[in-house]
Amino acid sequence: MNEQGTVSASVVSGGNRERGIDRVLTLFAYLNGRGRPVRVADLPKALGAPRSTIYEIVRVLTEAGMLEVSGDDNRVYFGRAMYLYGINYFRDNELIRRGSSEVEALSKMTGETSELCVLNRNRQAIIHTHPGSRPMRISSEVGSQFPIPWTASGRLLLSHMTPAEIRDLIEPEDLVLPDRRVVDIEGFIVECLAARGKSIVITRGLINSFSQCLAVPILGMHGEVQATICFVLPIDVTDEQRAVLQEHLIASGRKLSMHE
Amino acid sequence: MNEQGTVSASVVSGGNRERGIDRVLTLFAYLNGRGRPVRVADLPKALGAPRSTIYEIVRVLTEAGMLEVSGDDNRVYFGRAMYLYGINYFRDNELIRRGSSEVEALSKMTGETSELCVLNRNRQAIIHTHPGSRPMRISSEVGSQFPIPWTASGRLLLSHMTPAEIRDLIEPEDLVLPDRRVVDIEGFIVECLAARGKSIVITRGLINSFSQCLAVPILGMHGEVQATICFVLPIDVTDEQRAVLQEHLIASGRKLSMHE
DNA sequence: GATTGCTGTCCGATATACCAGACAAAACCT
DNA sequence: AGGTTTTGTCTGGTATATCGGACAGCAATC
Repeated sequence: MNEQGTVSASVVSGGNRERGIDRVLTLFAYLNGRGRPVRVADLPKALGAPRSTIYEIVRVLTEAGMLEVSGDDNRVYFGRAMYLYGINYFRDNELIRRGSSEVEALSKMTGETSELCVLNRNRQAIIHTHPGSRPMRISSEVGSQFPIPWTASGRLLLSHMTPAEIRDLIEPEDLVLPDRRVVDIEGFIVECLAARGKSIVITRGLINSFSQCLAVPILGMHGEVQATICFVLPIDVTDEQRAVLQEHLIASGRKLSMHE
Repeated sequence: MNEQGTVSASVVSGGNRERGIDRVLTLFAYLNGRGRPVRVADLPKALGAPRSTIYEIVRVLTEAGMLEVSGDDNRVYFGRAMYLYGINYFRDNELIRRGSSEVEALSKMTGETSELCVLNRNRQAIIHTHPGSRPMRISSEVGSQFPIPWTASGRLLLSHMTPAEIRDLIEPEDLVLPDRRVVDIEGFIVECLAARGKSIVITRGLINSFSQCLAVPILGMHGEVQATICFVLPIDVTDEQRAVLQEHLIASGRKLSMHE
């Protein structure tokens, strides 16, 4: 899935055709990965697609409201229809809806930042979050996505996989933490396997040096990890404080799980 | 903008082919309109598309996470990817973001239900809402969409259009109110034209007999109505109460507008 | 002001995605 | 049970959507 489409494309010449729908999905994934509006003229290179195709696709998707093009510098991004459609998912998905209100309740009760997370291919996505009341916030925005090795939730979300599957899923760049330290893949795999069946997983100092993450699984009908809830805490909370928070968190996880 | 181009399309023959991307967009619109998961097997009839095409499209979209298929009875609905993509829109769209927090502020300040609305083809969509503190709530859910003639916001959102455009946009069934009364299209057009340039529009007893709607426009750079904010109030608030609410609402509208 | 590069639009050829229809399996009837 | 309908999968042929490339309009550079 990486962008390999360099010069050598001339060799095969003919067989480069692709369905419109596939181009569309690639485009969506690319925009989501970039996280900011992209100039239409840059898309053909970025996606390895012909210019005429891209312009046509963008035109159709814009008319449908799935994308929006900013008037002045012709940058595309997700449109209102995508938002409205996505809201349906949120409203109708029992797990997400219950998890979100649980996250809010947790944060209001404890004053700490909590998040509801799911696996999205090779990223951990934040479905919902509620900021804590601490003066210094350590929170992420809804919709942001992290490399899995950065978080405690990530270890839980991969806990049902085999080492081979994990190795296949994790890209080399995912192992690089924000401060440039590199996570050892073998150690990471061991941590994921160890997370299986655990009621809570804690990571300290991964995303930054001054926070820690407490995550619990939300289990589906067959015991699989559907999602996680986590607290993002300062690294220096006392053991007593953490013990209380753990208890709340584990209770919430149980409450949302279909399976003990 | 309708697909009228094929003049000679002989009555029966093969001219029924359509692009995958168009099928996909139709499918999305249909699911959104239905508002609940739909059985895959029903889609071909509902969309007028060949079965093999639908099954293929659903497969691809499901793999990409744009749709989800419930395991037991094979119903499709919007998937997590749609939600995550849509969140990007929410996060990055300045108007929506500012409007949403304004709506929350308005509701917290006044205790009334307020909503942020935009035009979505021939529907008025609720982008964000915050319930009031009244014992009896009259609120809609985020993402729900109404026929334009039902609301005060709708009159503002169409106020820049010509009578012909309005006539073209409004479907006959949009004119039927929830209680079966029918809105007169000519009168509605007059109301839309009258809304042009107005700082506030009020409708009473349209969606139901016990509520009224106060809406103000959010104007873009060229004076066009980009969105509206509105209060949903009981029909029997006093004139003094309404005067105060109007003032707040108009102030919020001005604050979010690019243009006086 | 000539040159170069970039952007967006348009058009014809052809590779292929869509469609019709056959088939199997399950569900639903008498 | 036996027949009928519904559901999901698969395959080959053909209408057509995609792609390459040409073109015109701008902008930037020399």
